Amino acid sequence: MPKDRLSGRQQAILEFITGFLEENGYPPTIREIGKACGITSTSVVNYNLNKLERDGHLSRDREVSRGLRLADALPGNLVRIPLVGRIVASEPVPMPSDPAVLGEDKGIELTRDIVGVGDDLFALQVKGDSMVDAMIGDGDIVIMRPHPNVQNGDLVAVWLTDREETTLKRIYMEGPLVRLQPANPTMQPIYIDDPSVIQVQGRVVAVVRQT
Amino acid sequence: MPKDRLSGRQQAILEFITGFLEENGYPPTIREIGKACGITSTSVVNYNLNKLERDGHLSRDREVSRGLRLADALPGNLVRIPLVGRIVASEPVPMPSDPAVLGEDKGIELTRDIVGVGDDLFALQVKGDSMVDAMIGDGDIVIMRPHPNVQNGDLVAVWLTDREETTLKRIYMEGPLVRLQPANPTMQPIYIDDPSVIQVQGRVVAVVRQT
DNA sequence: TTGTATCATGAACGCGCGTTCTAAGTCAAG
DNA sequence: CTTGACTTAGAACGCGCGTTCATGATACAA
Repeated sequence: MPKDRLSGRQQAILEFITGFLEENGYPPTIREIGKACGITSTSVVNYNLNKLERDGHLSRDREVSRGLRLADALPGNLVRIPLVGRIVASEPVPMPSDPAVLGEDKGIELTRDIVGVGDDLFALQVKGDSMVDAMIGDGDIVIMRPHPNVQNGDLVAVWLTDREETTLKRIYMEGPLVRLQPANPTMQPIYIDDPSVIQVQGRVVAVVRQT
Repeated sequence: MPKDRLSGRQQAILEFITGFLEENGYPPTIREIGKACGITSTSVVNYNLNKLERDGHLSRDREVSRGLRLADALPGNLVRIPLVGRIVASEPVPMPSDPAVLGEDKGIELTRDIVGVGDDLFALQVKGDSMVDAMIGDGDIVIMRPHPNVQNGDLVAVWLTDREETTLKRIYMEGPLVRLQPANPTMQPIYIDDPSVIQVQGRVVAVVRQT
């Protein structure tokens, strides 16, 4: 039974583990599980745990006390993203390598299903209303990833060397020229005929706004 | 030393516990800590753990194997917010009580420092570009909280009964009339002279956009 | 009936692991 | 120097806890 067609006893065990983990911060022992689920024998609990592991609901470390973890709520589901600075229209994007743009270890935590894989993420807080055409306002936090190679349609932060301006746009390579498309569909794109004036600083992975 | 004036050994222990917890999903034993930090004696580890507990960096359960948890990363820091439906301009906001607007248990997880306290949160995915004036676009997820009493300046979802339209605006009670202020500062506010035509559906706590 | 697979029980084995005790080294105050 | 608080060592005690074994109880197919 690879799916959730599990016995009532196994379901009770799973629920108990979940609650125990949330309450105590560490997994229960076999005997604690048995006591909570009305099972007198440790081998029965062990048997059901192996069953649950085989079905992919949890994973176990042999010979280790409390050596089990749930399949969901995997470690690393939560990512701490450093808030490395502010982003304004009149300056290039500060990069995480910059010396201590924000001294303290400010940061924001998001789950992997929002930002995807990778550990080179960094966050910037938007200063000013210069990016309303990207539907990004003052105080918004943009999560970015350094982007070696850009793909068509990516929402990227670009530094326009000729205008001395940072902007967030979707980028499209269209033959000899580059189209920068605002996220706001009511606004007009910018066409660049000299690709050397644009520097892609990173790709926008997500935007978070607290109100 | 109530603050972070802790010895190098204690700092090493804390860091190891953090990493171990992230990697394995359960806390390390005293002996595992000692081995990783170059401490041969279990009593020394025990001594330092008690120290760290006294200073509030972690908490321990006596006589329990792996019975420790870090002070931060407390349980409940993460909130699972149900995604109960979509929000469009032409309909009132669906409420979490509505019968199964989204059958599956879709949801989004955020940390408490983003959404604040309270467990009555729900999430809606924006459909269409009707809320660009609130700097919210197609596909954005708005986190909302049912809002019994509205305060001036709150960003709220309102249903305008006369226009049959849902909109997200900041709300200000100004004597006899109500001002609905778009988040985009370049746009003009709406003034309502008859408060009965507006129904506040909830307060916007946060907005998340994945790109 | 006789298989095999699934699930439950209780007991025993043995290392895992927190605890505690004794001892000693370091360092600043008296 | 001595004193005492802080820190580190090493070893031993004893229950905690995962593992394994022997034994049945159902249930379904041959």
